[in-house]
Amino acid sequence: MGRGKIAIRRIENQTTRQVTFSKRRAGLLKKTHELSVLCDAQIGLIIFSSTGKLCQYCSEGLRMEQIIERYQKMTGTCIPDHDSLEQLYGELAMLRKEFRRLHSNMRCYTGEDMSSIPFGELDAVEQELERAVNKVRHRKIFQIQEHRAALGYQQAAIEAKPVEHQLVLDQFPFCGEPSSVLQLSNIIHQIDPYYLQLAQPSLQGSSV
Amino acid sequence: MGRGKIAIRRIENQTTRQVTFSKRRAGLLKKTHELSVLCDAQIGLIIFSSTGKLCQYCSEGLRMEQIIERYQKMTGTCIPDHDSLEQLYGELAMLRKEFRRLHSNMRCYTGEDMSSIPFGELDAVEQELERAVNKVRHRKIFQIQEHRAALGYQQAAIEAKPVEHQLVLDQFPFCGEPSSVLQLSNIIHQIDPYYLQLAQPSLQGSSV
DNA sequence: AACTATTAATAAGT
DNA sequence: TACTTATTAATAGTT
Repeated sequence: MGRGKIAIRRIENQTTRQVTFSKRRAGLLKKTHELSVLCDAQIGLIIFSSTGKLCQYCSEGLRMEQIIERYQKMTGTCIPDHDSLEQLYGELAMLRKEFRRLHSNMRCYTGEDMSSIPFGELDAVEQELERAVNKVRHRKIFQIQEHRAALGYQQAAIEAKPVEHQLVLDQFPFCGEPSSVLQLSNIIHQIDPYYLQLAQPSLQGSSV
Repeated sequence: MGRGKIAIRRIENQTTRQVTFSKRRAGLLKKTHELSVLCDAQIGLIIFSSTGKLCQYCSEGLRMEQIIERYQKMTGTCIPDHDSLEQLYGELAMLRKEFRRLHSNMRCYTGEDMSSIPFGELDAVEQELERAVNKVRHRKIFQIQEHRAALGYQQAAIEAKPVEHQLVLDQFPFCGEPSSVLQLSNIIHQIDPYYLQLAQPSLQGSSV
């Protein structure tokens, strides 16, 4: 159709190629639209010219995204829709933020980095840490009791009650560098020989 | 082109519509291919018939995925390819896991829940907490020094050096419940009247 | 699916 | 890029 027939191969003359592209592109868009309307078809057409310019057609009432989504669902290329992707990004951002916050808090508690604690809040942190230490001590006593009971050393349990433990422990406060601290664990070892029979500690969970 | 002209609107007769669809679809595919070859364009064409059947064309040497990817990059519609989606899911899973771990650790450190600490590891936790308390104390002294210097109380700084602070503090260990603890802050208040002039503590960051 | 009268698309020229 | 036109291609309706 034209003044002569042409072979379907790349047009070497750049000017001719660009002119032909413009004409045929218009024709293709028209034909695409006609097919879509006449036959009630959903069509997506994406054209990248040789110079990289984008041109597209999409059936009325649809966005290209919807066509692509339907295509991907049908061909099995599972790519989530925009909404669930937004959700995903949202959760990711939230987790990253919470992670940073928790991590920062953690560093305060382990004493690794306290530079982020404003002046005047150190007291509160100190009190929380003191409370935590006390809870650990109580927990220790509780665990020792439990294990003793499990091992059936009833007599030993009677001889060293938790209340007595606490009274003894209160007389051995810690202060100063860890290396020079009179360790609570040592005291317990002395008081309770059954402690030594218990399972070896694993390092899992103790590192931060 | 045909025995008569037709209006571009949906063909009501289903048989006619399907026949027309087949004919025009073939024509469209041919035209698409010709444009692609003649003008060196990259084209992706997706057609869903009214019955839901999929038909597609893609320029030679390309997969539809590549066309779609290029389209999305150009239009900014970020629907990630499969690989980056996998990465995203991977990071999400990692963050969730790390979050749980950190949170659990945090609860140990604040004494909120120590049931997850295995027997034998309480010593390690206790030591870490003790070390943290000491760091907090040192940090306090450091902050007080800094503030004093900033306020220009040179004389006061000379009278109460950090080393002296530490020596005094070492004589006031804490032990027992927080409410009955002789607070380090109280000691500092007594030693350093300039402490009172410093900014009010905010509560931000102290909650866990 | 094949046929064909008719319309539509377009290559080359301006 | 737009218009013109000779020529080819597409296709609507028919068989």
